Amino acid sequence: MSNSKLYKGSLNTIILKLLTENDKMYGYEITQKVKALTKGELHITEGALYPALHKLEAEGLLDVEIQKVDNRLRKYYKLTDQGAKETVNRLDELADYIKTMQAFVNPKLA
Amino acid sequence: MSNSKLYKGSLNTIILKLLTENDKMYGYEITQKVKALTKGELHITEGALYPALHKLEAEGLLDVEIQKVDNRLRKYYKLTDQGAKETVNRLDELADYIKTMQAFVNPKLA
DNA sequence: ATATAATACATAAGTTTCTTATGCATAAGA
DNA sequence: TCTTATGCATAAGAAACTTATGTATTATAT
Repeated sequence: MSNSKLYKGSLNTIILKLLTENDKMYGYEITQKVKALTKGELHITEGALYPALHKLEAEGLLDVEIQKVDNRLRKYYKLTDQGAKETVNRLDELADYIKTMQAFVNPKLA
Repeated sequence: MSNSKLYKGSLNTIILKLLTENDKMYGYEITQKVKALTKGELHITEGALYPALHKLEAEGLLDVEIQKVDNRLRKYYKLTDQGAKETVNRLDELADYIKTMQAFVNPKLA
């Protein structure tokens, strides 16, 4: 999803976080949003995104709703109740990770 | 290397960073140091660590020196010149990642 | 004395998560 | 009319782990 290996593991959290802010989004929209929000730093590939969305749905964290716009399919995803709860946990974990690594790299500021 | 998937990809950078501060370290010492520095948050498994060290050595970023202490083997690793240079890059990448994710999770503070 | 934990290395099988390479289809722009 | 953008999908392979072993010495606890 990017040139750096560091993003490995954070895709699910990124998706969930976006869906707390946007109610419903479709796959392509997510890729564009992430690119915009990170100023091009983070590029989500389709090969990573779509399987991730399917998995989150299978886990009961997302619901799907198919719409046809301009004769093109869109699969809108939104958080389930469980998904909303789980997102809180994932964001906490991410915050912890960032804090830990921040302190590790820059101990003086801790 | 931890309960969170987020650490995936950061092990090499962690090793390199430690070796900029300690001149030479052996595997077991690294696991203990990381545990201490992160207050138990990050636990490096041996199954991840030793192959990582071997790979960094194969890439020419680390040099090895074997010593026998108390009748036990220790393989001391230290940064090569190339390793020292590469560490700077890896730490920059890590800093970028942290910055990007920080901004993503907490846009208000950006 | 003796079992367990700590120290110290190593590898192999399996899992997760991604990249890269495809494939299909419609719409817009050069 | 060719390429790019939009929109979905999957399959093969790579990378980075976890989990489970294995060997060996030393220290600690019972």
